[in-house]
Amino acid sequence: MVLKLYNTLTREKEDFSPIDPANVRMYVCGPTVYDFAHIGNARPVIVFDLLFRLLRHLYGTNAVTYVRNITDVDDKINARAARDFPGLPLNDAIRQVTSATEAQFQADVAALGTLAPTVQPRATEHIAEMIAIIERLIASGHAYAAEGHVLFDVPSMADYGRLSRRPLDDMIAGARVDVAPYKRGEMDFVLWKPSTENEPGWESPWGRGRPGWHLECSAMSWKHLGETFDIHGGGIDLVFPHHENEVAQSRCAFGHDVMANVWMHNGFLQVEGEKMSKSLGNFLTINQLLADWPGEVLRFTMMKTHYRQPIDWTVKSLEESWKTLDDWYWFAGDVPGTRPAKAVVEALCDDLSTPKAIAELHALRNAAQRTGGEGARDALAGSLRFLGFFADTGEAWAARRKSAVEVDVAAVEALIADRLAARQARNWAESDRIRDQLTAMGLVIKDAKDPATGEMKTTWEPAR
RNA sequence: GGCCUCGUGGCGGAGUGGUUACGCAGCGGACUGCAAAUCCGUGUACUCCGGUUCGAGUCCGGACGAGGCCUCCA
Repeated sequence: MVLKLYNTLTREKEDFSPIDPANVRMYVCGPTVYDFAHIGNARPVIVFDLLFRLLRHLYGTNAVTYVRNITDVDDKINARAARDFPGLPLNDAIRQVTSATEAQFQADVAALGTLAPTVQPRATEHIAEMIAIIERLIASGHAYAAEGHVLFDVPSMADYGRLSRRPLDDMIAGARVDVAPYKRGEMDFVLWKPSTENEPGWESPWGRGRPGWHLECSAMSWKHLGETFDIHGGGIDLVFPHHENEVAQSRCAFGHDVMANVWMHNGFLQVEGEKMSKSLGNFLTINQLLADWPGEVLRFTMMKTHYRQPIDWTVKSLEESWKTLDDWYWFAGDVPGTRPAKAVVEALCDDLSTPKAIAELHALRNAAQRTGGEGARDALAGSLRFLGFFADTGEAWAARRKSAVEVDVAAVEALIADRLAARQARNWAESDRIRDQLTAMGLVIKDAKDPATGEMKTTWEPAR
């Protein structure tokens, strides 16, 4: 089975061929830990989790190294620490912010059904590698020190701008940034900058300071994946400048034509047709959403749209997702399948076409219905587990809706018992009255005969 | 202003030049005391204007519309 991936570097879908099939290497830009992760942050997490699962399936569970970093040095973190912990020394305050935020992030993404990456390195634990890269860049003439800063000399790199397809001349012409006096070129960017007493800093050959904005990913990918590797992923907004500058740093430091062979970028997310922003009041954190929706519903909603397309995140879509998962759990939640259907894997091999994979799941569901065979049902369950679903039993899943509403369960059960008695007495007026009463409570009831005993049983759940 | 995506049925969302995507909703039927759930069946589309072609949702050009990046945002 051939895996095809769209490569931002070439703007084409290409056959994937790993440098070393025994160790497929992928790096994905992770969160900056200063605040709750929002649903937009969840998109690359889910997308590249799927790719991780697919690569493990194709090359072997232990043949894939997936690195997703934690950015724990950033001026936004410093600001948040000063705001939230004014009484603490800055370093302690920063530690409070980063450790609490990271713990929240890990809990959030675990609830989304993602596997833990192989390595989750922290920027602050790779300062030595960053300094080593800067020293290489200075030695090779691609960086220079000025006024306590070290800057990358953009014009020294002949094909700077290849990833984002931005010719240097155009960028300079359209530049809207203030040019700092210590910069030689307008587009030069910071590798190292000085820290004041009140800012976090590390000793370096250029004085006490902290790393620039793009250096950490070059350092961490180098440390954990080597000078070149297979796949680099992130949100499409990172193409420029973040990834472009990462490429520049890594390639010029190590002297390779490429940093990663394949660059993958997920599209953006809108909320109810509008850009998500705090000022519009439609800023959705993963954590908030998890209060109302199972993590698998969020995951499935994300998968309904191909990763490169923009996605419109709506309540309607979430409700539809929940309904679909209800059906699948009801239909196959407790069958033991663990292997994915070939058609589902093939769909993902087509540049991670999750919409096509979902269509295949529906096909399996329909085939199992029509033939009554256990094969398709097993394949449905196995495929869903492969894709990160069916972590619950069917019963536990069904209970989620009930726990989402506040009702007096004992009272509901009593009403249902009364209704059953009325029905057995063929007192339809009374049984309908009780049903209306339950409906008014926001509940729906379902009558079903136990196929074994023929006994009538009634179940309930919140109305959708 | 520069660069880059994208415009498919009521909604979501696939479609690599040539027979049905699929799902949800809707509608019809079965089942049910009536419902719900379930099962069976089913209609509706390719933004507009040109061009290439025997044939275009699919390729080319243009118009209009939407979104993104160029500001340490996934």
